[in-house]
Amino acid sequence: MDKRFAHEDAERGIYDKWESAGYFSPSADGNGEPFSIVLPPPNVTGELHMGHAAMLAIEDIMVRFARMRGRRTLWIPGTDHAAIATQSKVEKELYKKEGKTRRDLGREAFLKRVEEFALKSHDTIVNQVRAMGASLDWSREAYTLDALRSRAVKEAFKRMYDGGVIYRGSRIVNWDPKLQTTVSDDEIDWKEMKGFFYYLQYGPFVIGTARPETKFGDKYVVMHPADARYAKYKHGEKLELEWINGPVTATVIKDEAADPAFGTGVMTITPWHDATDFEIAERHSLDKEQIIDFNGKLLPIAREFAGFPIAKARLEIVKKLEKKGLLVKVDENYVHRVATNSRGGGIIEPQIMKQWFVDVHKKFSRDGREISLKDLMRDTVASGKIKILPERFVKVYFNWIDNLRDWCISRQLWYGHRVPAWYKGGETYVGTEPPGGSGWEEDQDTLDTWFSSGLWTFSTLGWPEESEDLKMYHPTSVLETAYDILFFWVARMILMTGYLLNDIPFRTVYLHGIVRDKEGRKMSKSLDNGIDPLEMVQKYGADATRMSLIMGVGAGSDTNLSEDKIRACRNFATKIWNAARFLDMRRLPNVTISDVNHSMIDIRYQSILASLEKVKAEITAHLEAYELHLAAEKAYDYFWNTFANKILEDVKKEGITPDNYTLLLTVFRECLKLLHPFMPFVTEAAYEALNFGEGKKMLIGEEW
RNA sequence: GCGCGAUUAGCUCAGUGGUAGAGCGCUUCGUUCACAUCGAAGAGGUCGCUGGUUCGAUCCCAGCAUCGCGCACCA
Repeated sequence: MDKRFAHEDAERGIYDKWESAGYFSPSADGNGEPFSIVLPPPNVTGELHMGHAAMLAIEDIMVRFARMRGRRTLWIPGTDHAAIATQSKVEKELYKKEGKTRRDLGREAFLKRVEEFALKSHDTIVNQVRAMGASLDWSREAYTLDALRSRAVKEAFKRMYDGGVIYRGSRIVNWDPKLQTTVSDDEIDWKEMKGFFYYLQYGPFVIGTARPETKFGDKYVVMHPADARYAKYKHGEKLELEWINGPVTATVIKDEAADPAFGTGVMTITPWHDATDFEIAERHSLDKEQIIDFNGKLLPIAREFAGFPIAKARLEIVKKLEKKGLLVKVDENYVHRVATNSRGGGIIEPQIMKQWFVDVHKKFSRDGREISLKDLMRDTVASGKIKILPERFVKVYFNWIDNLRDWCISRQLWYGHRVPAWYKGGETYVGTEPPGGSGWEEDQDTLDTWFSSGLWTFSTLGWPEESEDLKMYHPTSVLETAYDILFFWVARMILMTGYLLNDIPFRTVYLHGIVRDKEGRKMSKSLDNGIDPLEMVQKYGADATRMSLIMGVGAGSDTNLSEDKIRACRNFATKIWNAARFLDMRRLPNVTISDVNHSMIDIRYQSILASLEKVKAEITAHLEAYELHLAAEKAYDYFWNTFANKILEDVKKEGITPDNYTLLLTVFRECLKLLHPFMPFVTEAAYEALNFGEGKKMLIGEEW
């Protein structure tokens, strides 16, 4: 045996051996209680980062623990087409390298490019996942956009449409003029920006705005019904006044959305380009008019400013207002938040558009009650059917549900699941297959990528077929993911599964935090502070990389990772390896672990074995409670400080005898088991080196 | 505005109603004897602040401060 564990050469071989021996698949004849997890599918946009590595480490620990305890264990791998992320990445590259847009290529040719990219990306990712030692059942690998998942998506869409919880309607949506698509509320990043805030004379009122360029069509003036300053103006009252492009008739609207404490307490509204204004307009059945087109340019309503892009228009309009004496004052240090697309950073321009939505308010009948999707999502967690860890995220989840609006699911992207709808005249057809007859036109849009992700726990198991896998492994045992996709994904899975299967997707949600750099900053390309998991695996081994992401990190908390920490864990792997090496070098002939009973008469040995049992029980309890970091630390501490530094050193001092050698073998073998979920490679190698499996069994398949 | 988290050794972080823990770093000593990717010994902490509960609080409760995060608002 070499002085150190040659992880560079050994890991791949061990992984292949596990896989070919079938340990990653639940045994067909097993009768243990099922334990199943779906891998949160990484986006096929490039490579894995440390967050993925943490996810893989945590899930693999859960999976290996379950497997060793005899559960019928299934962990399903897959990748996500990540519609908007993948498409925009390919678009960016296309423009950079060839100066072309997706429209220059056309839908078909562009999609071919995206698919090539996605495939390459997929292969890279799969290799990286394997390098981390993740014991996934590759025979069941899925892709969110493959044939089986596409069938599930169409079926889900149709059932939800037939059930009335999916509708097509003209509502205000978040439009990204840069990527030319809608995005959902959850995909928006609010960025603080300093700008000008203008006070304008609007008849007898002074109104405030940061966006004068949207104000051309303003013909409603809104104030709070209880605002005494404006009591003399009655709801519905009409006023003639001079505005940007001449006289207009304004109508007074009393609505509680107007905050008396903000500015002058009076505002005009632009229902076409603001969500709150849209709601006010809906409440009072007001007219809505589009001011800005889908490329971010002013429409003919702006007269001489028509065709101006927003930034230019704003300056020109302010000049005109000033000339007309309508500009009262300007606050030059106004800080407000601007909605941007979290992909690509384009500034969102709300627009009223005909889109597909999931209706979260509409009641439907379920188990004799009338409930909405909101109720369903809330009740599922409130009733305790699904447990969220750490528990504090339950509040976050409820808070999100309380503020939830209808979910816009159609996207004007090309890469993704096509909306399964066809139109002819005023007729709409929704189905899993195109309608018969001629003259039907297919919907051009695709679905939000989270729509297909929402089906993931059961689309991977064969739904809508009543497959054996579905019966056996659904609901899944645990859903393990990063807390920042609680809304995007976890909530949507609960929604989809609740509606379509009348079931829960998983029993427990375990949320992990963000892996940051050693100074606590997010790892990012622009800061160039990322630690590449693959580089660390090559340098220090997968075991060390995994362990560094577990130790000292409680559920849900962020962690600052440094290369020092990984190095420390590598030293621990070396320590394990050298203990094996010692036992191998001092091997006594004719002593096997089965002699253990004879040697255990010694009272010291009994107390050693008793304390080992105690540690085992503690580690088991920690793992059952999903306290992975405590389990890892306990195993680490016991191995290094008790086994290596005390028990083994004592044996060295007193000289090796058949009895104490047997004791060492016994304790060491137990340690390997306890450490295996965390550091699978070095423990497996040591197990083999000492022939603990007697040439038949691998550690991965041993009993806990 | 509503809510959440953090505050413990020089650094990164665990943890507990009863004498404070790990890794890294630091100091001193030690390698033929599994491992220097090691071992032994050690220095280093009013456990953010102020009250309260308690025989006893770093831990429980209340308030405050600082940092971070989520959600909502932003005319």
